Amino acid sequence: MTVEHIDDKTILISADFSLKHTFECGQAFRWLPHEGGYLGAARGRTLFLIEREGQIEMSPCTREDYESVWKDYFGLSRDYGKIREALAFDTHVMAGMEYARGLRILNQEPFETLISFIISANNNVKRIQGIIEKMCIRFGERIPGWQELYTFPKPEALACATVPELEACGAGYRAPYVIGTARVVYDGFDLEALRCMAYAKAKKLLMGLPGVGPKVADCVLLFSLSHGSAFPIDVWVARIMKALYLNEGVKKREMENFARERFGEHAGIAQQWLFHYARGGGLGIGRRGRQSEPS
DNA sequence: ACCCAGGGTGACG
DNA sequence: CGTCACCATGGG
Repeated sequence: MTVEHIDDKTILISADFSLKHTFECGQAFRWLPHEGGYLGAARGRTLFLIEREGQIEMSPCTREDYESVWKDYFGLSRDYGKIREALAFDTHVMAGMEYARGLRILNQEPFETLISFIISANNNVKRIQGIIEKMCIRFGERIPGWQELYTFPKPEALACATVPELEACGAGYRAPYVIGTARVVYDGFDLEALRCMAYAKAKKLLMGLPGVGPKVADCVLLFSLSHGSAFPIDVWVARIMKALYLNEGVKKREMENFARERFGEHAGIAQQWLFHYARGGGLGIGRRGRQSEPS
């Protein structure tokens, strides 16, 4: 991987990094298409990324922004070649990897990820994005700059919010969960401490929060707390497990065990490759309902 | 009108 | 422990 310093506000990098797959695989909800690239905000800063001739241009981004924030946020020091080798024995995962080449697991902010995936329960991506955007405008802070972008609300802001206010953002019946979890975090629940904890213990602690079950906990651990062995099981992954690896009547508990034994410390990225590929139409696994099979 | 969406909760056995 | 109706909202 190479890093070039174009000027004091532009960085050009060459890496195994696909913006489309990274931002549209469902791990994050606040990086949106903009002028041929993607625009978003994290850790108190805005950033625009665009692919030019196989390289990624990032701006505004000083050398220090890159080294202290974005390099870590985009997981750019992680060696995906090594992960690929470790999972090469599985043809389905390899097919997903080929499809989603350049998909990188982000290191998002834990509180944002936690609230975002509480919102995601029994919901769809488009609506999740809208709800989160409204919450940021209402409870976040405007980030200085030309673009009108907001930070994700702090725990205090959501802890002090009311149910009607969050319902007005579209949160629906999840509003009390958001407030309840925000209060626990505001009262001192240390999300960052989960990073260094054993996976099982961290997951158990997360599941003690209102609105957080096994799937949401795994998403938070995988997308923001560096737990590469987390394996979120949603409706799609359950379909994949049943169709490709296990039998129809299998339960989630068995799926977890299977995934942990088969994919180990790389279960999370394997899950993303499979999930994203299946949603994109691969693996021969279609959506329910009527929109999948055009007659 | 019905089903689905990156599920979780509470009640009931 | 396991199962299951229900949950607010918008789009197909």
